[in-house]
Amino acid sequence: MARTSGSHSDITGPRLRDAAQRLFAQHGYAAVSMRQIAAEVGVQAGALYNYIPDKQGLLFNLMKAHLDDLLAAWQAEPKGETPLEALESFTRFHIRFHLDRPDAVFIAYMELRNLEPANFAVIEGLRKRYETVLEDILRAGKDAGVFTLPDTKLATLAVIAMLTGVTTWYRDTGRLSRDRVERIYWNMVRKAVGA
Amino acid sequence: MARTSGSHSDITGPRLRDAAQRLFAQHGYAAVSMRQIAAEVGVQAGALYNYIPDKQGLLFNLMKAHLDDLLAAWQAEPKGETPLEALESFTRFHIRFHLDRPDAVFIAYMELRNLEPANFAVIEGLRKRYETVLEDILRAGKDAGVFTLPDTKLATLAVIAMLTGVTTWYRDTGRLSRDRVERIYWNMVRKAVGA
DNA sequence: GTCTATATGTTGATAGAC
DNA sequence: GTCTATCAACATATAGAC
Repeated sequence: MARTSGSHSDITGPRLRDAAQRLFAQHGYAAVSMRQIAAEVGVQAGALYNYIPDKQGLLFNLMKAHLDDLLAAWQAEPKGETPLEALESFTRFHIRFHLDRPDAVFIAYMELRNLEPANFAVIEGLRKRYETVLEDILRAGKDAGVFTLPDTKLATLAVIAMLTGVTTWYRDTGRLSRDRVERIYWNMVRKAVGA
Repeated sequence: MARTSGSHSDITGPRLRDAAQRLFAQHGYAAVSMRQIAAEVGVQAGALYNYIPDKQGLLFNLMKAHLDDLLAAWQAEPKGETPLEALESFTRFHIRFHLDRPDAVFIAYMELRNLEPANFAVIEGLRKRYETVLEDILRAGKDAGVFTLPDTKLATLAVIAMLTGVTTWYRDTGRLSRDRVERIYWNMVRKAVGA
């Protein structure tokens, strides 16, 4: 117990981010006040500014952390050796990763318009890097003759939209397990790319 | 010219809805003030309340009008005779209708969380009715043995998510015409359902 | 039907005591 | 590091003159 009473910097910071992420996802960035976040954390509004520059910086940090996580997690993922294996790996990874972080995903897709231009450019760049991951897989498969794609770019966007849509309806208490959902979507993706 | 000077009820109402739709889509419901909408219309904020009960009622009316339009337009659409023809008709209709109304679509998907519970229930009911349109087509095709679907419900959600995603990237000035986009997506949908 | 004026509350952010 | 107190700006909505 060497810590000074009232010193919570090591715990208040993460709690602030957790609370903001939950509230932003539920009500939207613009609809949530700093006072609401502070109340959730259990401090006064003024105290939040010891951890963040301002509300915009808080939103940006949440979104950037999420996309950094996403790209790092894909780097650490076993990708298989053929384009077909890589596509199955990506499909399952995308569903699993997104279902594990519903709030962060929601914010990353819904609050783009509330980012200041400079912040938006950073986030958009990271999002495109992730998009390129799938595009490269699809192009490799098309070039190898194992995928039949009318348009590689559109197929990339179509597959990501289809997979991300899972987060809008999936519930842990629902009819299907995550593994079952992964397998059903993989079945549809595989057919959609003509493999 | 029998109209009294200052009487604009027949034009201010639609202009109000147009302005609100544009601003809500661009900045989000919570981030847009009644003053901003009034300024766009060219009246004072107080005058808006001659046309709407309150801000929430304005949002609800916009979303309900959009979904009523959507369901009515599908009713008026030629649907073909076989499940395969119906699915192609739905695919093309969905893309066309959504690309024609980017702002209304954006609001319908993004502002659900800003609806009061009673309003949300109405909108959600209409949305599900539209979902059922596709689900019925897919089930008919599966029963007829022309579609191969691992799960009809998930296929419904997957196809709608994939098609609606078009609105996030399509630009009239882009590489592909609308008809070309419709055909490329129809190609992917057809393969995804195993037809 | 629109205006001005206003009631009433909330917002993001800061200053300074402890 | 957190608190209280505070600021200036902004919010939604209404009342009453014209």
